[in-house]
Amino acid sequence: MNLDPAVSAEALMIAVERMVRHVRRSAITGGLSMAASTALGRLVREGPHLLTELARAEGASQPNMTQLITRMERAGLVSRVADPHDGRAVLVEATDIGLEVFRQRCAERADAFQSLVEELSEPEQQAVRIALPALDRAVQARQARQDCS
Amino acid sequence: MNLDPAVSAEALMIAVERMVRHVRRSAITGGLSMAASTALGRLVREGPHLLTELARAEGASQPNMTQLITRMERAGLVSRVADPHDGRAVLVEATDIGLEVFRQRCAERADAFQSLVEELSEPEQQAVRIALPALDRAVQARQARQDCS
DNA sequence: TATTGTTATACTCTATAACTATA
DNA sequence: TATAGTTATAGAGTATAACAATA
Repeated sequence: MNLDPAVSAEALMIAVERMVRHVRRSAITGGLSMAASTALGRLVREGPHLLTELARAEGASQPNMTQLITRMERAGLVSRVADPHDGRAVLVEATDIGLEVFRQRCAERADAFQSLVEELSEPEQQAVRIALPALDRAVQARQARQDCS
Repeated sequence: MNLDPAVSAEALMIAVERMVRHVRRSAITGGLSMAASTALGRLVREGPHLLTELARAEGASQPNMTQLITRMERAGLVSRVADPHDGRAVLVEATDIGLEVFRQRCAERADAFQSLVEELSEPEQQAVRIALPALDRAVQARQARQDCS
């Protein structure tokens, strides 16, 4: 096995990107783009957001989010609700249809990933369960540090 | 640790997607989009392609690739060369500038990933080196089966 | 004056349909 | 006729700048 860090880092990233791409292509319900998919997921998991909050959380500009939400509203996935506490503000929330689409896509992605994992040996599966959460923790720690600096 | 497969598959995918997103944002040289970045990477790694071949390999339509290559040519990253064997065909190849941009971006991505991995414990790092190539092998085996069916 | 959101504008990315040129 | 590529057209996704309404 090649353990040279500088060489293997790029190879490992290419490997994991191919895997993510494969799984993403398996979630087809609703024909959502990545932008719509991640915004919908956030609204379902975290509840209604101000448009501004959602834009910041998704790393997008406010006009971008205005337009994305307009398209998603047209598709019936989300709805705009006036904020009772602030006349300027708009709360965005997932509709019942949006929730159902999200759940379906979650299931499709989980199936695709699970189906890959099941082809691995038991030690490899164990490595997956250790490696992926560990990398995610490192990413989140990194982002928490950036927010404070 | 939660080892229930159905529940953890989605959580593991979210984890790995966050990681990929983080690393992708670390590669900034040239200001390339994902489409341009992956096409350039293919041209550098695999050599010149017919426009049609490149479109198929990247999972894009021919007109899409025509336009992407036009933009990349304008940016100096690739060049169109007439195919000596077929008057209809156009060979696309990376320029010296494209090669240099690709190398720079590879280094940036590898640094970002390596920097994450270094925050992990040694057993976690070992799990990464086992898990990621194993998942990639499963993806490639899956795609090879699809090509034959 | 600062904040929330939209509109205007422009560029990239993507697709399908129609077209040109060559095999 | 089939293949390689482009052009035409349209819609999604993105950004910045300018604007409206509210706090």
